[in-house]
Amino acid sequence: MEKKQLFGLCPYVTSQKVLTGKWSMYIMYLLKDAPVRFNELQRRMPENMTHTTLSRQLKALEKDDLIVRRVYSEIPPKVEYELSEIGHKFEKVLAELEVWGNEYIEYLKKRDKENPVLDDREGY
Amino acid sequence: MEKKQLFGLCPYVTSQKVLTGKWSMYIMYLLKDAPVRFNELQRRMPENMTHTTLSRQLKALEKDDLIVRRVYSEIPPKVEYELSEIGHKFEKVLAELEVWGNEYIEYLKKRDKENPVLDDREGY
DNA sequence: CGGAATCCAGACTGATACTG
DNA sequence: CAGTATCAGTCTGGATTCCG
Repeated sequence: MEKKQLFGLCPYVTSQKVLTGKWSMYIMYLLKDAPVRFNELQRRMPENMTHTTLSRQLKALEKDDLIVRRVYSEIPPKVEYELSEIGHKFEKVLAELEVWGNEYIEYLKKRDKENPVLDDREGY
Repeated sequence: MEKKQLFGLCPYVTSQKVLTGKWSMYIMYLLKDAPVRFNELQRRMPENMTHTTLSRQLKALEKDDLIVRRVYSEIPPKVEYELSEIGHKFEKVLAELEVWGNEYIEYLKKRDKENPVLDDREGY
């Protein structure tokens, strides 16, 4: 009881809570076609993100039931991650997000070309 | 020069950076139909979020060119916020996100009903 | 191989107070 | 009305180290 109830059942707020992790959407993108093993996932992440961080993000996504962790009892150990059912439904959002993200990147490039100077803006 | 370049031009990573702010998507949702004034925006935000926080979020969104700040030189002052052009293009993502968010909320309700006990999970 | 535990540094948040 | 400044508390990612 006494759960943190941020803003009763608003889909935007609830979604944003889930997507808080810095890499959550990218991880879901990597998992959308097939299960991926831990180390393979790490290799595909930007900047060779440390496994500590990746591990935490995966655990968070698992807690929220967006991904499923599947352990194979072998030597050496093998663990695969894949999207859950509700996680797969998120692919539609990912698709739109990819479209928009690319438009936005184009927009930023244009903006920076026209206005290359006064930039304390962040990169992309 | 020397901008922070997180992961060259990946739409997911770029998008997530923009959406970092805890309320960014909700703000964009509130602005999607028409311009809204500062105080009105604050009233519609969850939990009467402080204007300090709202101000910062708006400034961040403005810096990223997702929203436009329009100042009317009147007494008393009047400032309206609205989506920019690239901001409006984000509405498609918002639409999918709303669908998914509601599905997800339903999923969580069902999960918690079937399994009301072992919960250190967060609310929604 | 796939983690958990710990610690640190930087970012974000919010309360409070002040301004034009 | 619509902010800004400041400061404290919290949250988070990342590095390092150790474990089954």
